[in-house]
Amino acid sequence: MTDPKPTHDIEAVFHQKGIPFTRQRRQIWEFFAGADRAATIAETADALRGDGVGQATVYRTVQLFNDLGLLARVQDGQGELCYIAPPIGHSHPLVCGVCRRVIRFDGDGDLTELEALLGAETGFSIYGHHLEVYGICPSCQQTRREGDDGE
Amino acid sequence: MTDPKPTHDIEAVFHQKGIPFTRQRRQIWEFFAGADRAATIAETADALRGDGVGQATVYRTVQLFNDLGLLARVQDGQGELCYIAPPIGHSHPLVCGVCRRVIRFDGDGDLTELEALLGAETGFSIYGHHLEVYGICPSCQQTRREGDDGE
DNA sequence: GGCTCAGTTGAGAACTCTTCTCAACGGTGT
DNA sequence: ACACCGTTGAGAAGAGTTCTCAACTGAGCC
Repeated sequence: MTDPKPTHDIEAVFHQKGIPFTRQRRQIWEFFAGADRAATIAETADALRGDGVGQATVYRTVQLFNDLGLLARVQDGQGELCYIAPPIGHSHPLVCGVCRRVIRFDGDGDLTELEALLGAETGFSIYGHHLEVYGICPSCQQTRREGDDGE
Repeated sequence: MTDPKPTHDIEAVFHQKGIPFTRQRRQIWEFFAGADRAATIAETADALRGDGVGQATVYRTVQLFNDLGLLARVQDGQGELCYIAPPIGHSHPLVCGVCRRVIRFDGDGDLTELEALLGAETGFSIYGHHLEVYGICPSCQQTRREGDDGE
């Protein structure tokens, strides 16, 4: 449960790699870093259209961020692909199936053991894993209960 | 590390639900059940085109199987969406990032504990999770080593 | 300040993937 | 044999994503 990298850190990452950190890239980054829930590419493009950020740029930039490990892909409750700005280091998302709010947790302790076991049993050379946990966040549980009362 | 349901079991599932198990559905099921690696929808449609199975039918049927819990979605090494026929019960895929061979394992013991902990810490009502492990299978490791020798 | 150059951007075209439509088919019960 | 109802295939339609290209931007250099 850590915060995403602040913008100046990202800027340093770009600088270090010699990649320009343009106005559009900053806006897209700030959109993700400021959100507490996962967003689709379409939502991102919609949100930034007014700021003069083109759709193609959103696609290109999200892919760039993803390649650089600055965004992580998750699936929401409907199986739609969304993106979230991950924190420094390695963590896994706990996604609300209703509002897509995301909380990150560190669950790697258990998984390194599992990976070692799997590698030994199967002969696979393990290089990574992907874990997402789905639930309903407290606020959506509340809303749902209120909805039940009314019906 | 279990086998997918044999075809006659699937047929029983369909019968029980009153859904026809047509020739096309059988062919699509046999394609997945007979494969030891994850396949994309496009690959499935290509493989069955000669057998007179239309593209729309492949899409409809894969979605149907998925809804019935007979297929599971996984991402391959390139992040492409593939499907595999899962075994009876709950398991997770170990996917080869090169050839997409899939081995299934049961890793839920650890995760129920993690889920309970997460639920208590965050107030989320947890309803599921998704775990995939990625590696290189022994045969692809071998191929890769041979390739290295030559270059 | 003005120039050059390489990389980025926006708009729209192009392409790909997925879903929809509809007439024909198939199998089940009568 | 017949009617009924869900499924199917072909192609159209729609949605999502990538490509193309001219214009723009900013960094380095004069």
